[in-house]
Amino acid sequence: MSIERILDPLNPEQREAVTFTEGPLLILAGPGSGKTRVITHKIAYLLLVKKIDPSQILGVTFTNKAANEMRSRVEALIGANQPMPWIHTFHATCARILRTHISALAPSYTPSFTILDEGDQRDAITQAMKELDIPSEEISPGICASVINKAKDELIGPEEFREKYAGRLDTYLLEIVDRVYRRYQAVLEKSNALDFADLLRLTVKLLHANLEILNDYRDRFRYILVDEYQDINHAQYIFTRTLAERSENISVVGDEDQAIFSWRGSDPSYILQFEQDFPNAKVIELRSHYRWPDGDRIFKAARDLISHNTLRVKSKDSSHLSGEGDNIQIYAARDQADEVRAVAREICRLWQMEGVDIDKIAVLYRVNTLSRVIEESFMRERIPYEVVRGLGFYERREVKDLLSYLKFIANPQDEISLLRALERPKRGIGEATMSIARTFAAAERVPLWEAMRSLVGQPRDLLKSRQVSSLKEFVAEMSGWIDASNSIKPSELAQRILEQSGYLDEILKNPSDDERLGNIRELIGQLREYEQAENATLSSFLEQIALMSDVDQVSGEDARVALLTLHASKGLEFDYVFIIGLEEKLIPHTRSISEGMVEEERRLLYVGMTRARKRLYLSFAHQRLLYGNLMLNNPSPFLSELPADDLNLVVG
DNA sequence: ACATGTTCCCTTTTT
DNA sequence: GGGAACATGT
Repeated sequence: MSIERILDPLNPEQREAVTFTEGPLLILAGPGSGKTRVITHKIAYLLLVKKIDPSQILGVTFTNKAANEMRSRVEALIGANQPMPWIHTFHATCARILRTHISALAPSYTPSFTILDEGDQRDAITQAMKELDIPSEEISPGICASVINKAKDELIGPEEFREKYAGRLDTYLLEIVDRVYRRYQAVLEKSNALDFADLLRLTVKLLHANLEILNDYRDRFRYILVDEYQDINHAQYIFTRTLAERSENISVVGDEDQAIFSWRGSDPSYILQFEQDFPNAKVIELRSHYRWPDGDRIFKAARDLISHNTLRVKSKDSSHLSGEGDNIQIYAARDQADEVRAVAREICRLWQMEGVDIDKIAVLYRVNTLSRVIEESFMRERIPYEVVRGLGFYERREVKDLLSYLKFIANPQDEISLLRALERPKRGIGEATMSIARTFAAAERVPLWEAMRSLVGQPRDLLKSRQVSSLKEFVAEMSGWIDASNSIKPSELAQRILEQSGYLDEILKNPSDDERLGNIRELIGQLREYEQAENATLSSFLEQIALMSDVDQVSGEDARVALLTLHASKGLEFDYVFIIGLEEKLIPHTRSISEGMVEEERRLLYVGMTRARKRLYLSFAHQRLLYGNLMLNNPSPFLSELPADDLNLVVG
């Protein structure tokens, strides 16, 4: 492993970015410019050439997929079995920090805290609202959740929410959310649980409240590298800036033109202000684009489109682009059936006549519903496809059910998981019983689980005998599993839970549930696999699951056309890309126009277009059946922002 | 407690 | 058009 191996494959700008190690660095990396290569080679350079200790390097990404890829590419450069730096997602990084220090922040938390996903959070907020007697017709748990998450992403805690949000919300909503936020946070605390946003918020709080810990981490992470910097939100920004403030050895990589998540709290202005945050920052623009070796016409056209945006670092120089390559195909369809037919026909042609590998083809769309028509048509035409979906394995009901048992066993304060486990299979414990248990828990100031144990331990006339016996059975069962968890493997525990609880029987009874059975088998298989690793514990498995989304799962064993949203396409590339539904109201989406996010919609199309290596097909339909009504739509205004010379228009 | 009918809404979704 | 979240009846 030599210096040559690290530096030779790099072009001059990349090399400059890799060897500039001392001081703040902003790397502007357009599509296909080799940004991952720069980060990974830089980490290898720090380790092998600068002899930096791995523990002093922190690499941060947004997705597990990106973190895994980065880790394996660094490993390939420095050799396997070498000590590795921390390379994690923001959330996993914070989870690791909190696992060691959370007690210093709040004594009510323990290192075995649970991480709530979106669904758990919803359940918890719904529970909090019920406790407060807030009618869900007036304000939905979903609204509350989004406001609370937004506040948390801005590092605004429940105690200051009201003050900080005054004027930003309707006063009625402000008052309601204020109460829900406080109550929800109380639910989290007593459940020893954190939601995604809390992982960041509380880590920042910890670092700011505790100078000693902060200084430890500042000394420790002397080199910080952040990927996709255009997508950070306020909490993530403060987190990285806080850690980097002393050493200033922070390298961030990003492309403001690909910021497409501001509706989720990401704020692209942080990448624009990097040079103000770090006045002696060096800026390197990666200008070579390796995605288009045979002609960059697609990229050039996409550049023309994005040049209509005003919120950018600077207008980028396109003079080095040749503009060669295939023209962009535009298909003006009469209706969606026509559009889909044209797409299917062309894919068949590429596949069968030109011998194109079918997994080099993707169909992109703005809204998920558009996948339906495509799927129907591909099924008819026998084109193998795969919908790259957001809704995933870990959100399936049966998977969440089984996990809730395991989560509760790992953290018996976790009320949310307890209540979920209690639900299924049905065991005759309903609303009536549980509301008594809850009242009792509140009165005795003990966790719900303790209250339940106590209620069946000695008779108290609070419950009818039938209620006591069902509750007793559940408590006995669960206690048995908690005991067993110390002596048997997690996978065996899961198996035992499924059998003893009757969950398995319930699923076996229902013949339409064999897909669920498969999912449960899959989960147990994952547990078994996980147990092979050293120091594998139930808690560490659960943490990994909590921070893992489905998209991270390996997909594509056989070759298929990929069907995915424009958002999901970020970071991927295909030889042939079809973008369908390029109509007014769809892109830019009506909702975005009203919220003044048209520039982000343009970036979204830019991201989609730049996924295509060889040929790009854009299409729109004059009429489309959407949500049950017929829409007559004009082509997307973005189409007229593309250079006419690079387009081939076909009218259907 | 649960099955069945009914209404409602509907972007995107890294963790 | 369709899924999911509610409401109602047994």
